[in-house]
Amino acid sequence: MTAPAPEFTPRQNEVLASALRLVVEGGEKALTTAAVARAANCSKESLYRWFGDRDGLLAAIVAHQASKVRVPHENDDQLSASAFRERLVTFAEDLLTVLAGDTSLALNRLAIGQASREGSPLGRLLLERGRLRIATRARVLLEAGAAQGHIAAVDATEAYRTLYGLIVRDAHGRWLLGQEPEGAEADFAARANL
Amino acid sequence: MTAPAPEFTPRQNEVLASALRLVVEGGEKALTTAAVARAANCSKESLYRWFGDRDGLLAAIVAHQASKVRVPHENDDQLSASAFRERLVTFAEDLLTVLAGDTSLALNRLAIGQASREGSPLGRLLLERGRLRIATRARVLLEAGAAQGHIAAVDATEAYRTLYGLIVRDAHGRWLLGQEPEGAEADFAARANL
DNA sequence: GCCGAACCGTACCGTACGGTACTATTTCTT
DNA sequence: AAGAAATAGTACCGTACGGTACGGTTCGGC
Repeated sequence: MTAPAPEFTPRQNEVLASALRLVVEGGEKALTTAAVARAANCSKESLYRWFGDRDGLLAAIVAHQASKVRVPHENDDQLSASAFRERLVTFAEDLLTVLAGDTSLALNRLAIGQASREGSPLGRLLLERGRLRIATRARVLLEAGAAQGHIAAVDATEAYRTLYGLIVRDAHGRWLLGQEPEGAEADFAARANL
Repeated sequence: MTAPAPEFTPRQNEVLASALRLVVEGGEKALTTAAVARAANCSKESLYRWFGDRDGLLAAIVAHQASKVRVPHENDDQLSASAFRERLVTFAEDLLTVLAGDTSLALNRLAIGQASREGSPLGRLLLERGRLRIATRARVLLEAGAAQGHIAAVDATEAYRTLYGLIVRDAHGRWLLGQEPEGAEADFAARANL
């Protein structure tokens, strides 16, 4: 593996938080180096020293936000069927809450917009640091459920993907395209099948 | 309703096809007015006369591509259970084929990238002209299946969204972020439940 | 054959933005 | 306290791009 996670100094995190606010409010177009410098009360020269160039800044923003995501990682062994079902429901609620959030939408839009040019690291960064974590959390839960016999275990990854489909459906795509999240879309939706 | 669909002259469609090729190959960044004019052997002045401004050009590209989508719209009445299942499978295959296609990905990325700024018409355009058509096609199929008793009918829209989730799962999001579509992802996946 | 409209190609303009250079000021080190 | 490193603020540069203007050419109508 490479270095564990150099991350950033507190000051740099402040700047990244400002930059994140900018991109959440105004999209990528609003994220000019001058605007970031102005919003964060820092100089453009510092931006370039810290993050290399604009792309480095974008990557740093994604990494910064990803570093703030904390996975609860509770103990999933010895769950009754109803408790297991409960866990799935809360997972579904958390997932929808995250996906419908402003920062998630803004960052996904940012990475997707950049993904056109071949080999953009932003997409992979988001996949690895964002979605993979969620997937891992769900997989351990699903595997625990399979070990307890609550669900028919096949393949944790496959099961997770199906679960994701059942929970999210086409909502994420609609939200990314600008459709407002309707109320009452953060509930039921989790049924332990397969 | 408004005017039926003025659409474009053949020459304009040629230009839009060139522009579409550009955006598929190089993303939004490659879609400069000068590049379109060069690729299509037309003048920038004509572009501005026909489409107003760059945003109008983008909208025209989406509309152009959407106009080429033809829905088979076969008769779905009187289907046996197995034939109904067959129809669902082909729908799933078609859906995945479209979503994994270069032009679909490029246009979705384009619209999503633009969706950050409030009130971007591109997202709605894509939702109405692209996804809504697919949804409609699936809904009539589902309603026919419900009428025949093959599935438990609740709400066609809800059923379609669940079907979409079961078919696509998280694949579209991964593809939009740049992950290559894996083989053997365009199959089975369609099971008539609910 | 003539006129006007549409159009191509190119040149042009203004601006916005990425990136760099420089100075003054703060902060840390010793 | 003195010097070094980092930073804020600003000014600057080159360029790329959206949008416009113009001359030359084609083409349809009369």
